[in-house]
Amino acid sequence: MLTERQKRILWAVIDDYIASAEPVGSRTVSKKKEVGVSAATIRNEMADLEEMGYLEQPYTSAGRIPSQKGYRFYVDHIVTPYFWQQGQSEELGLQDWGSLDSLEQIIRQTATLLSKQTNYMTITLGPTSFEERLRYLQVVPLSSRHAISIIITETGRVYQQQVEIPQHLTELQIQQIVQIVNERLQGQLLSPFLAQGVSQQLELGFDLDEWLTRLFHMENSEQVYTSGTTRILDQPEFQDINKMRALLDLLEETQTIMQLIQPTSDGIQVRIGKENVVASVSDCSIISASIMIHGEQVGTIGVLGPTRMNYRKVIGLIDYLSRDVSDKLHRWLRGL
Amino acid sequence: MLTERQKRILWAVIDDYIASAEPVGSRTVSKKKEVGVSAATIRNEMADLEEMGYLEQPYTSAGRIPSQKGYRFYVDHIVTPYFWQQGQSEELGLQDWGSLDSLEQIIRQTATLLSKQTNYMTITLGPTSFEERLRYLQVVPLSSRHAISIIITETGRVYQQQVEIPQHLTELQIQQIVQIVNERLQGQLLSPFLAQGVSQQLELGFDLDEWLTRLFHMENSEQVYTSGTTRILDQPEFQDINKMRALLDLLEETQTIMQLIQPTSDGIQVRIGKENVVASVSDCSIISASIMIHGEQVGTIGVLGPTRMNYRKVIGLIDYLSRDVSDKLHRWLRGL
DNA sequence: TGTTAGCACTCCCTGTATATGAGTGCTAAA
DNA sequence: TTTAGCACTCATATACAGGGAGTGCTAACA
Repeated sequence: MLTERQKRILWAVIDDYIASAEPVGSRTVSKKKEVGVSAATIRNEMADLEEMGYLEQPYTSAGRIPSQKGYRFYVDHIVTPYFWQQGQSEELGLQDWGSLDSLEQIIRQTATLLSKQTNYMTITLGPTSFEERLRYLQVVPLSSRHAISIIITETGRVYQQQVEIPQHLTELQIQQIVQIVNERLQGQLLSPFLAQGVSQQLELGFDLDEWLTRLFHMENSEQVYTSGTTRILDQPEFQDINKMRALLDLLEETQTIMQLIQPTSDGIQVRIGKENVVASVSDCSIISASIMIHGEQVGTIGVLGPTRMNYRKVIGLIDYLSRDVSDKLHRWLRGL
Repeated sequence: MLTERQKRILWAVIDDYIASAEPVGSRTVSKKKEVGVSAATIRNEMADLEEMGYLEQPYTSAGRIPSQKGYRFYVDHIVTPYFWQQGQSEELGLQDWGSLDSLEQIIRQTATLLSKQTNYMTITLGPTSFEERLRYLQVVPLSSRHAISIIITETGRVYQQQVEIPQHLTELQIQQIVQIVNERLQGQLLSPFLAQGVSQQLELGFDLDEWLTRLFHMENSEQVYTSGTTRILDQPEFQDINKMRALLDLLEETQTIMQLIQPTSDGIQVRIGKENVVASVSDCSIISASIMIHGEQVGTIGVLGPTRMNYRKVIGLIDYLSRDVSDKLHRWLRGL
């Protein structure tokens, strides 16, 4: 376990490194009044901290930089997230929600705000269709073999998809199916099992379950949206064109991105460096939180930046914004 | 006017510079057998070409690089675009269209192919809603004041938008409007004037024209899609992080992008360097062409790369692909 | 008159040597 | 246990020389 003084030194090193992006020397730390011992003492302590794995030295006789373990300790035991007051929305530049007209827009607006405030990259996941509830289904034939199926959910999102029409199915029968679905399944979760049983009720003589499942299974329903991509170029660690490139490549892989920012538990998730399994972000940190409505997760909002990230600010902001957005979405839904 | 020999020298310089990205010297040019004179002669000619503005010298005693005027002359009078045979689709790695299920996907697939083939960035514009024809309108109320309007076009695209419901309008009346629109306006162009006259037919006692116009005016209907963003990092001119950054920033400005690649005339458009008004692409070239169906423009496909671009290859490819895609879309629409 | 060989000159690039400075680890004294 | 002092390390900056690619000019040649 670390002594109180070691904690304070670790704290000072990390705070300084977050601000300067340069190795921190003993003299710099000794100048801060929270520590109050001489540079030589700090050198000894820093050597200990390095031995324990909380600090690293880029080369002999350079200052120290925090290791992944150091950041982890800092996040878990040292940092107190900045706390935003309820009334500070305007100060942050939050839009008047009245003018926004969909769940998606509200989430994106928040993402833009976040990236502007932090100068890191913001990633948001729109709602999964599985996590939403059916309001209205429509199937519009394009030809005798193809149709477009459209689903509107209770949150006002529209999913759309092209489907083939099974051989023996007439246009009239399709209308019947749509009618039955709209009458009986409204308000149900869009799970893969939603359509089970509808087929039998029609007594068509052939099985439609598989087709109906496809009607409701919207691919690409997970909308990944990123914002502030170029802002991250301000960070000195991304001056390296190859790192930059790896990151941009990553952005095109929707699946990976989703996996990266998806929180595995409630609350705020901080993943530091190699804790993110993907190699191209092994020196990045990702902080994310879920957006909840009625206890259900409707979206995720996350920030990606260098491990040398302003955790205090970002954790505080994400905490505040995720709750704020949940709140406002809730009110917006009731006001519809 | 340039002499035949000057043309050949300009040609050689540009071809070499396109391949090497480095200033081309007189010795290098004299080695090519198409020219066949000594280095000294070429030095004289190159000095003339520079005086006329076709070549530039980055610094005294360096080789020459083409100027914008040089590229323009090259494109207009020298280069013969590579001609792809009809049967070379497979060679290019063109997908079997059967598995693609929307106009959008077909265009995007082509964009990906283009950027893979050229190592430049590809930008496509999806169809404007104004240029499409109505197949089906639906309005789904979300509450007493809000609804979602959905338009499906003849090309199978779905546009969707949230609208407010005017005060005195009942749900029944909305259904009537939708019915009238679907009966009378099918196959019409989605122009802003589409809905004119519908209002009177209903004899509601108040004017709905403005609202109806909004129903059909889909914002963000111009889908901008980019592909191969990171590929452009292979080009030496984008090693500079600031240029890179300017380009990425540009990508987020949909309006500007549209303006940049929108062709002003039929056929293939080549815009070199400062001919693109936007500063961040003042050392890029953009080659674009429209995708036509039934004589109407349904999309645009363009390539953005350094002015030092392989014009021969790109012009040839865009020419081939834009016609090929138009063709295949046409067949695909008939087969629906 | 047009073409070419020869030559001095320019300017970039690279590698080497040197100086500077921030920071360390160790030792010994307080 | 803390601190001052000192020798040592290593990255970075600066200066400088040599090499090389390429030019412009001149004079000779066909």
